[in-house]
Amino acid sequence: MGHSQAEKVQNRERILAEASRQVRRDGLESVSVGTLMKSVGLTHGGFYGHFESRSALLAEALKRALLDGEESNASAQGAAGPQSLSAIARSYLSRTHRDARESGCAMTALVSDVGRADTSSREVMTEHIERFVASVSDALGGDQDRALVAVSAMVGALALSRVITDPARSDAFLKSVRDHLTALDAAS
Amino acid sequence: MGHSQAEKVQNRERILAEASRQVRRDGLESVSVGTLMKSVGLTHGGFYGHFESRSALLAEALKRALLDGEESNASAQGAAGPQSLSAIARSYLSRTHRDARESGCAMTALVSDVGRADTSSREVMTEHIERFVASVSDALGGDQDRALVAVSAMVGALALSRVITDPARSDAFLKSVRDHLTALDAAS
DNA sequence: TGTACATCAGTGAACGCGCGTTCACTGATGTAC
DNA sequence: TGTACATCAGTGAACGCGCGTTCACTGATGTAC
Repeated sequence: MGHSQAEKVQNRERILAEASRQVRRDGLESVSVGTLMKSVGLTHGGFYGHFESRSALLAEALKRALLDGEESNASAQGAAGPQSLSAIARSYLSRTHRDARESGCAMTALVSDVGRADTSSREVMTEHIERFVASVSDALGGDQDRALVAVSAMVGALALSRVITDPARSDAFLKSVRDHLTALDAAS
Repeated sequence: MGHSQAEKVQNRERILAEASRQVRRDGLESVSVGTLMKSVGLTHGGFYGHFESRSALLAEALKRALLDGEESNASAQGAAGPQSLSAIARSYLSRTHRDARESGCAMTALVSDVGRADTSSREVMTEHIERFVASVSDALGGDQDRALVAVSAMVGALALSRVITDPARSDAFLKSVRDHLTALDAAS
């Protein structure tokens, strides 16, 4: 016992970062205060010094997961700046991404969950969807319709690839959409 | 009290049918024995005369939801038999389908959930994904790659349309993919 | 066809457990002099 | 710079509640004669 204020800030950060991962790995509802705190090496009681309630944490964790996913997605492709659609597709639809739910895109990890969540959660994710659409649209020279199709196909393929039990077949989903988008890219 | 054997069969059926709806509306984990039984007009204790445990029910409910969704999807388009891709897309990507999670396609309603579930749940859903792919592939003259893209786009668009808070924008996702697939259909 | 009994679907009280939340307490941190 | 005290981050026992599950019981159903 006896902890500095600096440590408190760090601990809040570690709790949120871990929640962001757990939320993507196990779903929003599967996060429990006890498990979460244990996984950052603290006891459950201290949780309420950082967050008002479990549901307040969940709201923040969703935001954080969406940000983290966006970031990891951007960094998976070289530096910042506008990306080509094939570059986006190559990293988004990779086996690595499929197999790393807890550090990957939260939109895909949580679409079904948020699709049935309250309006404010849906609003939070909507912002990120639009941001994704905008970057894909940019890559396609501003073609909105094609961007909506490309984003839908990427999210769908990644989500489905995580369900398909046969690894080769799962790969096929990723590859087909990747190839399709790469062709689309070359054509624009 | 005093219930016939015929009633028991009917009650089991009603419990499963209701579970199939609740699972699609609220997610697998949100189904509770008490609520479920209450919603079919029975008391919780009777549940164990029909199912061994909550988790056994959940396994059956997932299968049932996938079947029900498949059926409602087929019947939404005229009679049985092979459908054109545009016909499939028209009903799959309709506002009606988007707004009726509890009676719609369970693949989309539960992709995220099943993506993180145990192998046997994933196997169950995989079968249905493959069936969907097969019917789309048929509609495309056997083009597997395009079928995988089309299925991914449909699942992604429907799932995302349920998150997007602005109804007009949500419609745009459905429409863009619908139009894209219809064009694909005409070209094949 | 009617009577007597066994069966068994469904009831609802009760139990145990996990989980979110509270709170008195601890002891190092940080501050005032 | 050192000392004394207040603050407060984190601890862990305790509480309440919901939920899955069990079980003794009820009374209509179904069956044997």
